[in-house]
Amino acid sequence: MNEPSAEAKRPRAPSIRDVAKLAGVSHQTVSRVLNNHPSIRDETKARVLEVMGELNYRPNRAARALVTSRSRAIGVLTSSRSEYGPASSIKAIEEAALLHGYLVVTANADGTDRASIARAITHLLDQAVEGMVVIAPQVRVFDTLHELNLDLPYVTLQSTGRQGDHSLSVDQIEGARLATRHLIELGHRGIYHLAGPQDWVEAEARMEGFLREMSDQDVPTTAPILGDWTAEFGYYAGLELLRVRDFTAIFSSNDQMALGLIHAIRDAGLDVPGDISVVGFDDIPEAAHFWPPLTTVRQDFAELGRRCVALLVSAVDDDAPGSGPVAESALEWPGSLLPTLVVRRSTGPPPA
Amino acid sequence: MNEPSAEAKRPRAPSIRDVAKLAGVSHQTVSRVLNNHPSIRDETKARVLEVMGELNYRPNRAARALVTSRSRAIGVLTSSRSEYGPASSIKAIEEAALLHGYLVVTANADGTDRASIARAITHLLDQAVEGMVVIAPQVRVFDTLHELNLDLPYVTLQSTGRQGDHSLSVDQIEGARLATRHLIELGHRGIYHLAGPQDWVEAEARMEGFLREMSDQDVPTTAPILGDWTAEFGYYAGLELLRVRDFTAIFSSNDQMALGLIHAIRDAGLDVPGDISVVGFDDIPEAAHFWPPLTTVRQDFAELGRRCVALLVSAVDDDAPGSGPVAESALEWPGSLLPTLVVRRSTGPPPA
DNA sequence: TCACGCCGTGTGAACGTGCACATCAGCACC
DNA sequence: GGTGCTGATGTGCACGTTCACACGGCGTGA
Repeated sequence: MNEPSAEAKRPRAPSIRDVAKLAGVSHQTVSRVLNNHPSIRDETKARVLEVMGELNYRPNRAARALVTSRSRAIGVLTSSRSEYGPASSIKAIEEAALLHGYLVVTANADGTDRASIARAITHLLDQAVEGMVVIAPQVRVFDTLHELNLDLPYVTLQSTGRQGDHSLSVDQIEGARLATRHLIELGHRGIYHLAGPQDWVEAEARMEGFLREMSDQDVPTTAPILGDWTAEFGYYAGLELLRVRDFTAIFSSNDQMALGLIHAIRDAGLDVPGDISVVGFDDIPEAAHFWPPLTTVRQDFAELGRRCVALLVSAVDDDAPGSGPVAESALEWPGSLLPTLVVRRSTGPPPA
Repeated sequence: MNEPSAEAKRPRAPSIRDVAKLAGVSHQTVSRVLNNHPSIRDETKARVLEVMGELNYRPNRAARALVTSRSRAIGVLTSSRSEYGPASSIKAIEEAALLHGYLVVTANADGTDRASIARAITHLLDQAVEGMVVIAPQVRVFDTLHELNLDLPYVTLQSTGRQGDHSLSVDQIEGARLATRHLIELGHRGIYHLAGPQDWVEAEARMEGFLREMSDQDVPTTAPILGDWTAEFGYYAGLELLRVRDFTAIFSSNDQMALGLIHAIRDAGLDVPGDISVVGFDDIPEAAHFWPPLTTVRQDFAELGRRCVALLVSAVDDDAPGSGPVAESALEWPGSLLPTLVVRRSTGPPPA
């Protein structure tokens, strides 16, 4: 009744050999066309290309990776990737990587614990990534990275300030100084700093910038408050701070916390910037429409991502595959980008 | 003087055969341990495992993919991925995929043009993804997807309202109705809707929800304004709208535009919600700290991402690999999640 | 005219893994 | 005590690609 039906199996995709047969050449010739080898007659090449189109042929990445032992994948080690900054960088990284012919694999290391970080790294290693971009900015991530001392080039998106680590970053210290100087120049003397979590590299750098600028300008410093980046925290920190009103300005380590601060200040019946000035950091797209529009420090996340990829790819593509942090010396641009201060309406002179 | 140095080549990573040799078994036994095949003596297994640890062996994904012709990768087709909603979903998707043993590859299709969309899809196809999650919510993406009619299961993160498309989504229409009803119940009659770009699936659904609720409640409707999701646009749209003050409430299709609207309303010397009420959509983390805290519609992006992956994986893992939109009938949960209205302080009764 | 080199192409063997099949020992069953 | 089944393991090949090498033809210089 029913025929043997030997076609039950899912058909495999056309291979280089199928193309070869149909084009009347050897599989090797097809391979050469694929990698556009110089010595191939145009005529042959055209024919092969045509057959490829006909068969809807796609090179099999796995097979290629197997024989060349090159995965053409780079890993991104990240945390808090749904936030504006990291998200922008990741997007730029992927686009740049694609342009260079690389694939991006990301791994989350949100957990503060070493195990979760190690797990994320393992995931990347399992994908045989050829290099890594580290966006996860917690100090602990770098510790773990060092411990594992893996045989892999990597670039970090923020300066760790550590010898041997390789970073390309927006100069956070300079950004914080810019913000602080702005407040001092407006006449403020009682200035608080609402910092990010202590174990974040950026938070630390911004705090350092704040402290340095204050001391350079001989303004007495108060101890920074350690926050968690959220607007929620900014709000409660603000409420707490306002119980003793010994300040006229606050420099917040990011825009979200600044938003919470402003919220708290207004809840206390005070005005921004009439009574208290607030400066943020990052310049998220919403910052211009906060009430009042937020004075903040802008950094170019996307550009950073692009440069990271360029740097990493140049290291990986080199035939001498060194491991560990990537040396940037060969490249023409400086290791860090300069942030800019965007003055809007959340800052003004202190009340008389 | 110098020895021949036959070791110039980069050494290859240890293979299944290296492990086998050292453990005194055949490579096949090692393979079985890897795929934990039932009939292996515990003793043998332990020995193999130990040797693996010693050699720091990692299975070669490329080789496995080659022989099984399974890439264990799923693609995410996305646009505007640095925004809060998509970013949250992507993060959840990656985590869920990892849990199921899948790798995530993302591709951006920001361009409105068909070419850029096709390019993104091609990129995913080149990676031999076994299925796709579509987050890129433009109508055109779905058109292109249909045109290509590729042999690949996919799930969409938003209801396209189209027969045959497969979606798992937050019920946008219901969310919009919730927001609109809230305003009507407060007593508003002059209500505007600031919509998203017309070619976005969600924007369309929210608009429809708004219109339906208005008509169901017999409130005369004004034509929605078409925006672009940005706070910037909300601001200018607000300024424009305020030149004729024939309304007391606005329902914005997302939180960012609502922020811009509030900014404009305040610039015009009016109060929110005293003079005009504003409702947003999404409940981004900052919304609770806007001034005033924003009444908005919350949707669970992460849960959506997780469910998409579960759905897709169940389709892909099935031995009968159907193509095209994934049928969800086998699963226990409903196709859409319900959004909730979060009432804060940007809405109130209309001025007397 | 012969040796040599270069261009265009073909041949066969890897790469690391899984699959189909074979093998062998041990045990139960009649 | 043979037969058949099951558990634990081994053998060889296939997957799609690149690499090393080989080969014929043609041009060139001595």
